[in-house]
Amino acid sequence: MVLINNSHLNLLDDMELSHLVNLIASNSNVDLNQDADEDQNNNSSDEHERPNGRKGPWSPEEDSCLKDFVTRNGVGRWGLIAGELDRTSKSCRLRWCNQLSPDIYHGPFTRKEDEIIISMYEERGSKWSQIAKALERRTDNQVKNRWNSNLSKVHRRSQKKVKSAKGSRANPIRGNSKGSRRPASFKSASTRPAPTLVSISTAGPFADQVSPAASLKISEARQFPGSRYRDPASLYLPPAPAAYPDNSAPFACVEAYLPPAFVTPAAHFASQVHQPANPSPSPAPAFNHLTSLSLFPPGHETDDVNYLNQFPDHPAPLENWTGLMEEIIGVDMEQANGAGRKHTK
DNA sequence: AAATAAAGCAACCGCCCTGGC
DNA sequence: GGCCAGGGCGGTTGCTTTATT
Repeated sequence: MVLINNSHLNLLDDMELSHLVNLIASNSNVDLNQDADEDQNNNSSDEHERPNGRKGPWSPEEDSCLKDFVTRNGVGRWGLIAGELDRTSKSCRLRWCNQLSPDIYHGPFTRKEDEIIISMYEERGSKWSQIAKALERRTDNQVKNRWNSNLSKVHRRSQKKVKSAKGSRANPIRGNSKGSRRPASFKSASTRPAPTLVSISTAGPFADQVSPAASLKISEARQFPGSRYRDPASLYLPPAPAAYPDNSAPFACVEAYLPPAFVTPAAHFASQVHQPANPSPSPAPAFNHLTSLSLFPPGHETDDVNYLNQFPDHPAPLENWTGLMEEIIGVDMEQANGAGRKHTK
């Protein structure tokens, strides 16, 4: 079906439209009149729009053609290009809006984006389009996939923890079934990434998601030389997130570079929800039970807004980071990096 | 190296709404 | 007011990739 109405003509040059329609008709051997007649007999505008519209992955040629169409004619009137490509107009629109549009960012989701998704999901539920609008250059489909493939599980676990504060202390480091894919933080030694900055709640509903070794040692530390925040009272933290339903969980925040093996996914999630999406310039709220500790590996560069606000000069990092970590955690770092790996062969 | 299963994500489905005719 | 195409949206499917045994 090729729809041409007056409003469209206002936007499209008559000559070009004429040329385009002729091109479509000649290229696809479509009888436009017959096509229109068929549509008149169909009630659904979806599947029956182009009964034989091709399905499946898009080829580079199709992408190129669709891009060219949008370049020439702008977004909309997908029925025109649908005929040429033997796709449904809906499929064309989806391909453009979700994949080909230059306004879409296809890179990995950042921690802040995850925060926003989690926060808004708790607030509004699965309103993916609304959530996507709160993010920059993300589509609802991206957000939805992000949630379904990653965040929902973490969120479910955290909710479970909230409900049963004295639940079992499952440790994902152990108990992997054959073939199960571990989180990226538990990759084999050869591909394991360098330790990453995490904030770990050592109290509150996520506390038991921190491995015992890390939790015990770090929560005992108060003012460690080289702490990112030498004055814990000045540390900005956002209000307790919705993950704490009663808003009452007293939590202490410890920030440190840890080997990934020490941090379970849920703990990492807990760290994410501690980070404010948009740090408020207003005075930091009081946290009576705050404990703070931060360490930096040599050469560390941070984009942490809270940190930069407090230390605009970006103090020199610690030199003996590994040694300090070993001292705090009480575990040999080489061993730590090998944690979670089983040598069965 | 093969088998396995989870993760990731593009694409589709179906329902609904809107605006033009 | 009814019909229709276009478009928005949330749910689901199925294929590919990847980590692990």
